[in-house]
Amino acid sequence: MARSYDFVAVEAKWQQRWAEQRTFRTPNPGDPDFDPRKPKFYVLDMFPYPSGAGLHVGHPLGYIATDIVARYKRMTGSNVLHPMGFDAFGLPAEQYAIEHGVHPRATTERNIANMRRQLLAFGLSYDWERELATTDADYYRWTQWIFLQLYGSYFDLEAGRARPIAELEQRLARGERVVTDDLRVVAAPLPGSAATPGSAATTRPWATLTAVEQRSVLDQQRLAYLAEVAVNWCPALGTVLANEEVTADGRSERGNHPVLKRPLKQWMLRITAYAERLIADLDGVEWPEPIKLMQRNWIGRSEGALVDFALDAPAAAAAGAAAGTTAPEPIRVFTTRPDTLFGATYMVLAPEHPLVPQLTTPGQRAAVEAYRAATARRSELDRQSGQAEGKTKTGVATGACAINPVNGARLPIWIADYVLMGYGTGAIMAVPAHDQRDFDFARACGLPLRAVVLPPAAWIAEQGAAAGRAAPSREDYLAHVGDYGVPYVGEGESVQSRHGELVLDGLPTAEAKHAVTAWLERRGIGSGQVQYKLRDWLFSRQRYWGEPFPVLHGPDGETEPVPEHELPVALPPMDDFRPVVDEDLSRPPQPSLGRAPESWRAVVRDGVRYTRELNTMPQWAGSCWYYLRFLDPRNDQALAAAAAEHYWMSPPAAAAEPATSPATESTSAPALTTPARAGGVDLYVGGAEHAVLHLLYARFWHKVLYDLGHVSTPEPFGRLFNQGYILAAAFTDERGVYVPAAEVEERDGAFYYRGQVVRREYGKMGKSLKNAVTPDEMFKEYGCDTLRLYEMYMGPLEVSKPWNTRDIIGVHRFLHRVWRNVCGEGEAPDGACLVETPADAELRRLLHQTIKRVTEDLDRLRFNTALAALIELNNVLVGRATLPREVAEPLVLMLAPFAPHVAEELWQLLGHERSLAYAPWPRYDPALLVVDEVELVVQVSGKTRGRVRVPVAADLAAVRAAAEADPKIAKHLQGLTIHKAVLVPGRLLNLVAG
RNA sequence: GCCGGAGUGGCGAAACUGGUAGACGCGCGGGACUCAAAAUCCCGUUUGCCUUGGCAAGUAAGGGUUCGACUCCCUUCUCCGGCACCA
Repeated sequence: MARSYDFVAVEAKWQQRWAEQRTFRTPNPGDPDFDPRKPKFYVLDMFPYPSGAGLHVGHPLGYIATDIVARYKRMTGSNVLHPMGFDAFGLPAEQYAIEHGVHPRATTERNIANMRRQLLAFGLSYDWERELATTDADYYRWTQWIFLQLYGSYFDLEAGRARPIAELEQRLARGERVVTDDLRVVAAPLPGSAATPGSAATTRPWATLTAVEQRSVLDQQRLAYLAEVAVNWCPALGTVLANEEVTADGRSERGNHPVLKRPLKQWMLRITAYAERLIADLDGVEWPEPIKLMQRNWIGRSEGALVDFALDAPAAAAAGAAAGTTAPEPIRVFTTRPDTLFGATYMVLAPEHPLVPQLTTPGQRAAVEAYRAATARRSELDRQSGQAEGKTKTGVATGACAINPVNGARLPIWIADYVLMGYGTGAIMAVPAHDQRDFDFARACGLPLRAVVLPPAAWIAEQGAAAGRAAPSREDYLAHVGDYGVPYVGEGESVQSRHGELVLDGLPTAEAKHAVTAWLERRGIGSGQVQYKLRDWLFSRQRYWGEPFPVLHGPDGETEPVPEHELPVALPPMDDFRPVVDEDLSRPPQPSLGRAPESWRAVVRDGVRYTRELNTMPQWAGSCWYYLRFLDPRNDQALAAAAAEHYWMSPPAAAAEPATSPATESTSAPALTTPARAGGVDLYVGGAEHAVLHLLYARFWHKVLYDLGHVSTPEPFGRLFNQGYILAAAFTDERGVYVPAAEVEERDGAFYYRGQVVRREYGKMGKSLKNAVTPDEMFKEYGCDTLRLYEMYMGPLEVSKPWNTRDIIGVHRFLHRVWRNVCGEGEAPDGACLVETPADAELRRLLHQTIKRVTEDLDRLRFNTALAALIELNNVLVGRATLPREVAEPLVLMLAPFAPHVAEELWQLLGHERSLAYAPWPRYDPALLVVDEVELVVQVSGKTRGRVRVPVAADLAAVRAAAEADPKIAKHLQGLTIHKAVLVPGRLLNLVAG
C-alpha cells in the first residue's frame, strides 16, 4: 500500500475521472435521476470577466470557498446547484480587440477557454454542463427578452409594482386614469414629476388624444424609455459612459480620456420607481450590514416637503412678460427641513434652472449670463470634485426676489453652482443658520442669517467660546447667530418661527416639520415629498461589443419592439467594429452598429421601412440575471422553466433541512450554510466592489420579473457574503515606479531590485502593482490541493490578507503527513499503519471533538479554524503507531471538501470504489464528548494562579475547597480573606481576596 | 468632511454570548536520524526580570464599567473601504 504522495498524478487522475463520470452534474426537477426528497442549496460565485491576463492566485479565493461549501453540502445530503459562467460583453474586450486588431468574439472565446482551463485545474466542482457566457446568442436572446418585458411594462404607483403597459392603456381608455394637457398621467404620477401641489391641472379624455399623443403618453410610462439626458460622453472612446466608468477628475477609467457632459437621447431604465422597494426589501435578506447600508445610501431616500415660493411683484411682472403669460410659475424647492422655513434668508437656483433667464433683472443680466456660461464650460463632474464641501462657494444675484410663504419676507434669488439641477427641483431655500452649505455661501456673499432652531446649551457654550463670544447664551445666539463660527444643523426646538396663525415656536423639529407641512398643504403651496438620490439607469452604449436592443425605429420616430419569436437580434458580423471618434459635439454620435450592413440595419414590415436601434446594452445587462439562467440554461422556451425556478430559488421548506449534527442547531444565528430564509440564491459570494451597482441592478430586474410573474421570489440573493482581497507585497523604486515583485531580494530587512534599494508596500494583487502570483506556478510546485488549503488557511474569508508564498509549505506538509498516516511511508511502512481494530477512548473522543469543530466551522464559513482542527487531529496521529480505520475514514471525508483530489485518492486506497463526493458527512456522538472531570482555572483576584481537576458537577463549595487545598493557590491566598468566589462551571473559579 | 470596517508575537492568525490571550501554521533556535545534505521526527519560541520555579507587563493609546475586558462604554491615533455641495 505504501506509496508516496504524487500530487501531480493524483490531481490529474481525479479531474479526469470527475469529468468522465459527470460527477457534479446536477439534475433538475423532472430529470429521471432527480431526488425531490433532498433539500436544495444554490451556491453561486460572482462570475468573472474573462480578461486576457488570466487568473492570479487572488481571483479564486471565493471560488475555493464556495466549492468547499458545495462539496460539504453534497455530503450532508443536499441537492447542490453550483454553476459557473462568463460575463464576456463589454468595453475591455472591445478595447483589447481594437488594440490587437482581432475580433472581440475571437479574443473572448480564447480568454474564456484559458480561464475555464485554469478553473478546472483548481478542481472546482461546478456543473460545467450549465456553463454559459453572456455573449452567447442563446443567452442574450433572453437578455433582450427581459428588456422587452421592461419596455412592455409601466410602474403602477397605487399598487407599487410593475404591470403590462396594455393594462395602463385599458385604464386610460376606461377613464380610470387621465391625461393632463401636457400629456402626463395624473392619477398615477411618477416620482419626481409630481403635479403642482394643490393645483388641479386640466385633463383630457383619452379618446381625444391623437394616435401620436397616445403613443407618446404610453412611451413615457414604460420602464424602458427614451429620454434626452445629459450623459458622460467620451469622444476618444466614441461612447457614453456610466458614472462608474468615469474617474473623479472627469476622465474615462479606461484609457484616461477626457469625458464631457452632453445631452443625448438614450434608453433609460426606470429603476427610480423601485427605490422604495429596493430599500424596504433589504430587511429581508441576509447580507452584510455595511453592504445594505451602502445600498441605502446610494438610493439616498430623504423625506421632506416641496414648497412653492411666489415671485415678488416686480419679478413676477418681468417673468410674466418674458414668458408671455400673466401668471408666472412660482419657484418650487425641495427641503428636508421645512421646520426652518422661517430661517430662509435667500434662495438659490441652479445656474441651468429654466426660470433663470426670465427672472434675471436687466442690471444683473450680464453677470448672470457670464456665470451661467462659466458653469456650462465645466462638467458636472468637475463641479462636484473641484468644488466640494468646504471650498469657497461662488454665485451671482439675479436681482429678483421671491416671497417666503410663511411670513411674506422678500428673499433675494441667487444662482450658484452648489445647487445641482439634477436633484430635487434644482432650486433651494437657503437657511444659512442651519445648513453648512448655505452658511458657507452666505459668508462668501455677505448674506444675512436668521436662527430658528435652538441648539443645546452645551453647543452654544462651546461654539460661542470657540468664536470668541463674551457671554454665549440663548439670547446671544439668537441675536448674533452670524457671529458663531459654524451653523447649527441638528434638531432642536423651533424659535423665532411664528407669523399669523402659523406658530412653530416651542415645537421640536419633528413636530415643527409636521405642522408646517400641514399648513402648506392646506393652502395649496406645498406638500410632503420623498426624494431619492438614485437616478434612472442610463442603458445605452454606442459600442459594438454588447447586446443589441430588440427595438426598431419607424419613419415617424416611433419605436416598435421586435417580436419575441424573432429573438435574438444577433450582433451583425463586422470587420470594422471600432467606434467613431468625433470631437465635434454638434454632430450626433455614430454608434459602431451604424456601419453594420444595410441588410441588418433595415427591416421592412408591412411595407414600412424600419431601422434597428444602433446602440447596445451596457456590460451590466448580462450579469443582471445570469443566476436565473443557470437554473435551466438550455431552455429555449423560457429563460428558465417554472419548476426549476421554483425549486432552486424557493426559501427552505420549514422542516426540509436535516440537522447535520445533533447539537448544532442550538445557536441563535442561522448558519451561513443553511438555505436563505428569504429565498433566492442560498449563498452568493463575491467581492465588495459590487456592493452597489451589480447588486442593485440585478435586484431591480429581479423585482420587475417578479411583478410580471416570471420569478417566484422578490429578491435574487437571499444570502450574500463578501470575501476579502488577497494582498501582496509590491515594491517601488526611487521614482515611485513598481518593479516586478518576484525579482526583489531581501537582505537584512531591506529590499533590493537589481542592486537598487526599493520600498515595500502592500496592495491588491494584480498586473498594475507587478505583484501577481499565478496559480500555474503554484500547481507545479505544490499542487492545487495545497493551494486550495493555503488560501483557506490564510485567515477568515471576509478579511483581506497578504499572500506569502513562503507559508504554503505548512499546509503542504500537512497533506504529506495525512498521506503518510493513512498509507505509511516508502516501500516499507515503518509502523504507521491502518488497522481494523477500534480506536481507544482518548482517540475516539478527539475524533468526535474534531468532527464537531469542523462541522460547526464549515457552517460558519470559518475554513481557517476548520483546517486547524484537522491539522491538530492529524498531528496526534503522527505520534501513534497505528491508525484505526474508524479514525482514518472520517479524517479523509472531512478533508475532502478542502483537498478533494488527495481525499479521493486516499478514499480509494482505503478500499472504496465510488467517489466520496456524495459519501455521508461524518457525524459526531455527543455522548462521547461528555467528560466527568474537568480542569478549572483558579484565579485569585482575577490573576490565574493555578488549576484544579474537579468533577464536572462540582459545586462552588467543592471547587473552592479543592482550590484552597492546592499549595500553589494557597500561597497566594495566605494572609488574605476571600470576599467573594465566582464559579464559571467548566471554566474557572475566581477567588476575590483582600 | 460624512458613513462603514479593522488595529493581537518576527509574520499569517486563534480566542463561541465578558471567563486560562497567542490554538494552528510560517519563520527562528536547539536536538535526533545521516559520512553529509534534503526530507522526516522531537523539544523550545509574547516581552522583560530573577540562573529550579516564579514574578511583572502585555491585544493601537488613554480613561471607564465589572469579581473578571481582545470582547462592553467614552476620548484619541493609524490603516482600509464607500460616499462626497443630494438641500
